[in-house]
Amino acid sequence: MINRDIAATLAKGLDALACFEQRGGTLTMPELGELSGFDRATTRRLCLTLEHCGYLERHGKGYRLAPRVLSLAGGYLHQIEAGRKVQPLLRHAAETLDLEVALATRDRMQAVYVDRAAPASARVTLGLSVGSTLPLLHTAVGRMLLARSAPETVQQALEQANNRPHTEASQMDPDALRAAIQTARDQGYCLARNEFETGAAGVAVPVGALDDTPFVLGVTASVNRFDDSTTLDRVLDVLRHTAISVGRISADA
Amino acid sequence: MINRDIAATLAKGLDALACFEQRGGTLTMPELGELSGFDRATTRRLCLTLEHCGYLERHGKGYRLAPRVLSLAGGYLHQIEAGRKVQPLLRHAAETLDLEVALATRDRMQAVYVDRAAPASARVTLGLSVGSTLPLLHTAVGRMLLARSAPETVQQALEQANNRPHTEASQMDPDALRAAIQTARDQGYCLARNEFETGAAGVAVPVGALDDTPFVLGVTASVNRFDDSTTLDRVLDVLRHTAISVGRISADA
DNA sequence: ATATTATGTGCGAATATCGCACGGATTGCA
DNA sequence: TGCAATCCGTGCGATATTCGCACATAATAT
Repeated sequence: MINRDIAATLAKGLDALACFEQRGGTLTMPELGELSGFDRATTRRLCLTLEHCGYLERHGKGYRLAPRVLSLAGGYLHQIEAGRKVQPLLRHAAETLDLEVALATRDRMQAVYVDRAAPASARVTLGLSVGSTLPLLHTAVGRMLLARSAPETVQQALEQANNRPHTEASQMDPDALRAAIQTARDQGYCLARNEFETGAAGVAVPVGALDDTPFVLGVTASVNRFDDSTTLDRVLDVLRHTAISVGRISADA
Repeated sequence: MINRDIAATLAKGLDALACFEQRGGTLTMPELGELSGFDRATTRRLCLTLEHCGYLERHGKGYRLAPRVLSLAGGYLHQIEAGRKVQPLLRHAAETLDLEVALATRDRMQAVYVDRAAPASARVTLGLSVGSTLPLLHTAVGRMLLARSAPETVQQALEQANNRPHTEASQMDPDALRAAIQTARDQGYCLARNEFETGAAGVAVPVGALDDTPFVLGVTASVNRFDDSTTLDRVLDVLRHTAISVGRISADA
């Protein structure tokens, strides 16, 4: 390792963990070795250590993520007071709008749900929960996050190797994407239709307090839900109102 | 390190992470050094590495958990299909019972919420969300989990150094606790009142599929809610029904 | 102004890690 | 059943990494 400030073994272990995150499910040691590129013996020691520390558990022949990672996430959620303060606000917004509402932030080159609430009437759920990740380029929350991120981040997002269309409607032109992000920044909200899931649309607004890391609030619905500008205005109104309240929480953290 | 199968540096780094989980919030390097017992230089390198890998982020002078841990938890939740399959079942149960319903499992010596749902009418929320941890000894879910765990685990739970009463009603006698756990095992459910939060009571039932790690389903309500045996029976009925459905999911994973 | 505490850096000694090579166990296939 | 192909555990020497001190600087409190 060139940099003496980075503990190589720790970094490797964390990379190994990340392999389980991407390919959710069980991985055998040979599979993990292949994915991570580590020697078989190294892979073995990393797995044993991660198991010892509770982050992995054996499942049949292989390993998979253990509940330990949930507790860790719980620590994060606790620190931003997700359970006690954010959740009620999201619930209220969800009931008021009769839409699924989520608080999201950015984890590297993905959007990640921090908390969410669905109205009681929710018929169809997208299956997104706390910790679910979404692409930055083709979702409303993702673009709104990029709109609040540093230019380098936007650049990186556009240049990513694994950028691929999710639907036929997914915008793939870098200039158009950059424009969409700029529009989101200018008008203070982002609307995306059909680009991630055909038939679905999302709206996102920024959350007040810019706690170094940007947060956004988003809703998801069937694609025609936001066609009417009166409806859109109402959604934006409630979202922005909620965003201010949410922002007030993380401000004094 | 005595054991050549455990990568010491990785273990240290994970221990450092765990420090942030317990003392949710921001930790400065000296504080972390104190907590973890590592040398200042070591602490520094671990922090830099964890930051480099995205698990920690700077906040003012110190470090705190980064959204990265959420994505990791997302991987776990995805693997048990929490979002798509479990959530709807919990929602339905919550609405039917008009109670907060949670799926929990055990992470070392704590119960941890895997998923939860609250009815639309929820007035008071306990502030527990995905990843929230609860004590094993003084909650219904905790005792039900212990009832399904190995005897050594129960023993460890009883012998823990940091066992302390959470309310005046918290049962602290090891024999009585052991009896309560045995009762839970025998009757297939667990009821606990006032032992964790004064004024609150919980009911828990085991989840069908014993996927090596035990899962339980629990509800929480104000303490008098389960006094009436008819009500309790109805709650148990719905919970057990839900438990079977949930068990069917993780069975084929 | 001075004491105290936090932070950054360099380096030699100590040692943990790497990766190979070997043997045994398990699995799949003919 | 026998054979082939993996998979898994272990030992060990060479190497690279980590440790922890010591020094220097910066920030903060007294």
